[in-house]
Amino acid sequence: MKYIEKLRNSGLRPTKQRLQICEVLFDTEKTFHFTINELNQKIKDKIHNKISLATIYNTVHAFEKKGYLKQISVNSNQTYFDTNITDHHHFYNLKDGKLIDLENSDVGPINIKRKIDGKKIKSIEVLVKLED
Amino acid sequence: MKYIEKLRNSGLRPTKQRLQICEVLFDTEKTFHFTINELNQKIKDKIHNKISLATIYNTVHAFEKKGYLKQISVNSNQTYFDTNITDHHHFYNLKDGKLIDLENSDVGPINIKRKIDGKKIKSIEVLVKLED
DNA sequence: TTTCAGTTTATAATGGTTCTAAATAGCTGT
DNA sequence: ACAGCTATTTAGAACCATTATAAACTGAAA
Repeated sequence: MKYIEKLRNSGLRPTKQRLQICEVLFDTEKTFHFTINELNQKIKDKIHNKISLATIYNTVHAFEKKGYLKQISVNSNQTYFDTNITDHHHFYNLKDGKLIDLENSDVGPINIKRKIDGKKIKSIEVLVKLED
Repeated sequence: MKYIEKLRNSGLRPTKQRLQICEVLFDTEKTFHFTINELNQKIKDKIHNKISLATIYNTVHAFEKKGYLKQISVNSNQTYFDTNITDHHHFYNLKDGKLIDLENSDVGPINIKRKIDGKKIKSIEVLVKLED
């Protein structure tokens, strides 16, 4: 399996569950956005044994910490994640709660002119809310 | 009271609770950010009768709908609101969960080059996450 | 194979937010 | 001022995403 190395290199044991979640998350042509519930559903559809919700939470957080996933700042009752870990931004369709990637070239460079003493910028996230 | 008109004009009855919440939110020199819990605490400190949590939720949502408050897109277990309703962005201090206003002049114009058919841009929010 | 820390799991607990239904309070017309 | 009506408030229950728990299991190393 191609994900065994990736996991080992991150200090994560390549368990059956993690490998299956890797398949669902990363064996895709395109990157995508998801909530935990949507991922749970996707896992049920693609894999034939069930993975506990707690494991899905644990794994997603572990992957996020390792940089294999990004969390997206949106106000919603659910947390959104992105398998696209490149630097980019999002449209957020208020009507259906769906996210759309905005390439960096679609936004242009963001120049933060103000500094906060003793603090580093970890990330800059632009969210463009869409309505009808 | 100076908020009676404001409320009436928005189709909101100027109840005692709403007027008191107006005082806490808008009788300040500077605008500020808050979560519902923080607002609840502030109300307890400034006002001597208690307002039910449900009323605080209702009122904050009503004010947001009328444009007297803005909701800020941050990933947190709690929802953040802002009494500064001008167009501006935020630093988000990951360590303590505090927000800091970024004036528009601190960021420069954001130019979204891509369009989505049939959709209008409702808002553009930039969140700059800070770490040590 | 034995051992042990890392992992998974079902389930309970947590906590922010929303719902409910009854009591109360503004508002309008008389 | 009063009656009548609807909006609003309220306490408490319900909801639901997420996290904690503690026992069972598993991968990896000796």
